[in-house]
Amino acid sequence: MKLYNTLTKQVDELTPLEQGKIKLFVCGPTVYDLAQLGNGRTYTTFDVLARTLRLSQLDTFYLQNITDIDDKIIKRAEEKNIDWKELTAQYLEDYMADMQWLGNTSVSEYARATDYIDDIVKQVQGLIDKGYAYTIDDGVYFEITKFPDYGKLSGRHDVQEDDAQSRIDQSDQKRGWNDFCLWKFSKPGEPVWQAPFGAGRPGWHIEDTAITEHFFGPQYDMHGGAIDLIFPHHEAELTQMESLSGKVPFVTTWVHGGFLTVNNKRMGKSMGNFVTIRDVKNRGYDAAALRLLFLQAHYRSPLDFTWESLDAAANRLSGYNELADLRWQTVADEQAQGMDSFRQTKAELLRCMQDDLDTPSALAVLSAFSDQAKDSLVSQEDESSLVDLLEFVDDLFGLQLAKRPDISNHQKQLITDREQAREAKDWQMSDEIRDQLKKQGIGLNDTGHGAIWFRF
RNA sequence: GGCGCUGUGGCCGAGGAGUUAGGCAAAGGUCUGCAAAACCUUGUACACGAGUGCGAAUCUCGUCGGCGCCUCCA
Repeated sequence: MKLYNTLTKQVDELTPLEQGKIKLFVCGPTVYDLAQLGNGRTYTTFDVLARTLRLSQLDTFYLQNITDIDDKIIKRAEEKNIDWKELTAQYLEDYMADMQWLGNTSVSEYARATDYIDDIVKQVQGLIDKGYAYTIDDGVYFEITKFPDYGKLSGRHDVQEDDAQSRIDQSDQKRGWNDFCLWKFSKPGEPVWQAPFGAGRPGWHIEDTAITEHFFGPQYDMHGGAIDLIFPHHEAELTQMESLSGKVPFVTTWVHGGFLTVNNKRMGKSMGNFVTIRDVKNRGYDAAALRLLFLQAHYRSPLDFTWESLDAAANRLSGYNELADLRWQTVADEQAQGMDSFRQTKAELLRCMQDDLDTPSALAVLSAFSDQAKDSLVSQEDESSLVDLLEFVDDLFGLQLAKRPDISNHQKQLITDREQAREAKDWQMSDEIRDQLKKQGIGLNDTGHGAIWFRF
């Protein structure tokens, strides 16, 4: 398995810390609004990564955090005049429903920040004890200059004097302009947790290292997120954890996904121009079509979303659906032209995915197979091989091809009736039945082996 | 300004020193009652300039675009 590693800036062969096992952590959402398509793309990428690792015989624990306390949440709850816990509970439920709908089902454990306050407090205290953190009026901060390796992930080593706009966690008392907040003391009325260094709430970066240390210890294999998190978020995580544990590297492989744009512009929650996963669902699109759209681009490339591009993906999905429908209409062995490439196709799909998650090539392999199968049909003998392949594709991509049910007996009878009408050269009857089936979402292809149906 | 990504045929998009990526769209053909599907054929692309190579879209340098991050953001 090869993956591009942001830390080394090259494609590295993956070497698990513990043989046969992968500890994967991905930054989850801040639950203060509905998940948008950018979230959908990122989480689909890592869902497919986890699936690939597992199909590569790597025992993968996929951990994702849920940020359920931060400034945006407090602000949004005030705006809506509801309790922040009520807000996060609702959006967490919505997020889970959206992920379920999209087929992002490979997460082993979701960890809510507020369930790990003890771990967070322990880390902050540890950083204070070791002299990396200091306390000022509004919170506890990490002192960047104490960690010489700061910048090794993002490549930002020097503080730019003319970088006047940059003010991370602004405060006059900070020792360094880019020192980041570990713990923020609460103002009256704000959510608060007790801590030896002062009552307050976690800063942005500390929840992730606290959660990963809780589950994985101070070092683990893989950390994912979208590219916008490289700086400052992931740089800060690395800084915290390596300072605290003294163990290097904190994470072996850093994986970052490219951005999704809408009409070539960044979609952001704060820009008010975002398309949510729910918008796509409500327009009646198949979740698999959206997944396919995400997978058609390489995960590190930018992907531009338009409704037209989603239509094109839906069209491509229907091609795979036709392949899936063949399992219900295999032909007698002597009729089929024979397909012996099931195992080879599976191997090729996995090989593409193990090459830095090359989903475009993998889909090309699947399309080529699908075209061949639709041309030659599948023999009764090969039915189990086809089902096996469909299930493999589902395991890999989550497209739910193998779950498509058979058509009804009545519909099958109509197809038989039409075949008889065609034999009798009753073209009017034949075409009427074809139109009738079309209204039921069933298309027909007349082949040398008889009519083959597919659902569109 | 700093850090990083990127520029591919009508469109979308991988790849990455010599050998067809793929998809969509288009034209012609085979098959067919019609349709659909599938298949065959056709298009010879890599921003620009210079350099290093026997050879560069692929490496180097430069130029010009586009984008992201540097500020909450997947």
